[in-house]
Amino acid sequence: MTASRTARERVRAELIREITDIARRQLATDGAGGLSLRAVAREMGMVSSAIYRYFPSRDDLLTTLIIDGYNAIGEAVERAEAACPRDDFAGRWLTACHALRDWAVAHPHEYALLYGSPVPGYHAPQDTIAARVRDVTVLGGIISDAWRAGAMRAPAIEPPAELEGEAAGVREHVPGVPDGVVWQAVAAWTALYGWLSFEVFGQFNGTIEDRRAAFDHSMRLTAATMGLAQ
Amino acid sequence: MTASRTARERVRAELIREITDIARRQLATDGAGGLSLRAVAREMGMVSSAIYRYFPSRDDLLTTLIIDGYNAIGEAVERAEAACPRDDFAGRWLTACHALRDWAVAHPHEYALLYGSPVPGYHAPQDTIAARVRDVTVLGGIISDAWRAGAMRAPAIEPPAELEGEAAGVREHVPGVPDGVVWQAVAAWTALYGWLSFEVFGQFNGTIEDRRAAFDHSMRLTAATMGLAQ
DNA sequence: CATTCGTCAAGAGCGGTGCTCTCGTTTCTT
DNA sequence: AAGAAACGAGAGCACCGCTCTTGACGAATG
Repeated sequence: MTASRTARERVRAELIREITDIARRQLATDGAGGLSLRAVAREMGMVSSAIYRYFPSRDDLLTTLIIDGYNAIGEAVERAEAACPRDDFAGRWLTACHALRDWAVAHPHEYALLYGSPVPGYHAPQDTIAARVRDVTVLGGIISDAWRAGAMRAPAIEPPAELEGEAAGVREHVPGVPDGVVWQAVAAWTALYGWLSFEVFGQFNGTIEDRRAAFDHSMRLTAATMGLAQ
Repeated sequence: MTASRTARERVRAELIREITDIARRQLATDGAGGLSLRAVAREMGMVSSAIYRYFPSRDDLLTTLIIDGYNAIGEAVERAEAACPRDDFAGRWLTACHALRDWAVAHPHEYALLYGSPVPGYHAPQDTIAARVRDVTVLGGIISDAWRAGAMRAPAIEPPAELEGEAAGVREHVPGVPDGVVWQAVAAWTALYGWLSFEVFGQFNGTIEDRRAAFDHSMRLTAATMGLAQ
């Protein structure tokens, strides 16, 4: 409350920021497995135990990096999509896809931390879920808008009875559409991230070279499947 | 060549097999990050340095586990698909998809090792590529067969000029089809693995519960997109 | 002003890891 | 039988996450 307390808090916040910055740099170069608290401390001129004043464990440091990553990816796609004409649904979809891919290709290790194999003993705390849905909210919003504008084709097949009610958890991100469209959106979502994971994790190495063009075409195929109008 | 030499070689082969078995069990329970050469040695009653007589490094042990994994997944999908009527293309597609998913759900850590974030010492040797394409050969074969039987719809959009020749690396797995169909197959392939990765890596936790049914519907959507006939 | 009290960096240490090297012993080859 | 190759054991190196204790500093309180 007082100025002195705020001063101490400020230097603490600054140190936390510095730790996460260095950690993020190490993550970018060495990957999540290579992130070492001792190396971070060394780079800061501190002793390793001092880090534990600011992060109770390595997993907690990873958690803040994960949240930051989700926010970065969410902000990238939000910003890119917001610049599109609202009624160009295919354009909004493609722009969002490319924003996502650009970020993923530029930050492969961070992408792997977010969407790759979960780290061994790591359980995502609740704090992450708010940040992790920003991209799917954007993607779902495009499909929702397109459907409600009548600028989208009805899905080729309807979901079976056993999926009754299963769409509830997803619908909040793609509101105002029938179940079939929700599942269509899920399919598009998984196709998008399936490509990104394949590309970032190197599954295309040696087989597909112009990955940006191939990705663009693949996402156009997905848009065409949904009948997204321009 | 002689019997005595074969005897020594045989015990060596047996030890290698035992090491990989224990390692695979540890991989299944603790994940790739938790796989420890020392723990394997401990469980075998050996000292850790003795392991290095059989595997020059931890990465080499992981590599054989990766190859085994690709072969296991390839064999599972090959066997399941081979049991389908040859002219039921949608059935073959769905069967292959479910075989893949069943294996992935049953072996999440192994799946993560194959299709998740690459491990730190991550350069996959050439030995893996022969095993890693068995599943895509099956999937590509279905699409190729369907196309040549006239039991498949032409893709909604054609690939752009810049993708000319880019399909070459993929076409060997889906022979005898035009470029547009190759890219359609790639899209289906990425959609399939995108779903599996999302499910295995826990992205559906809390939102989609009946994942088998949802997966089934999603793969039926993909089949419908390709117009696979039954 | 002096004294408590909380925060902090530092250091030592524990148990774990991958990996290397050496040293006898065993086993195969010649 | 002699030499060569393979082998298991052990010690050791450098690293890791994490814990605990110690001493210094600064802010709030008497």
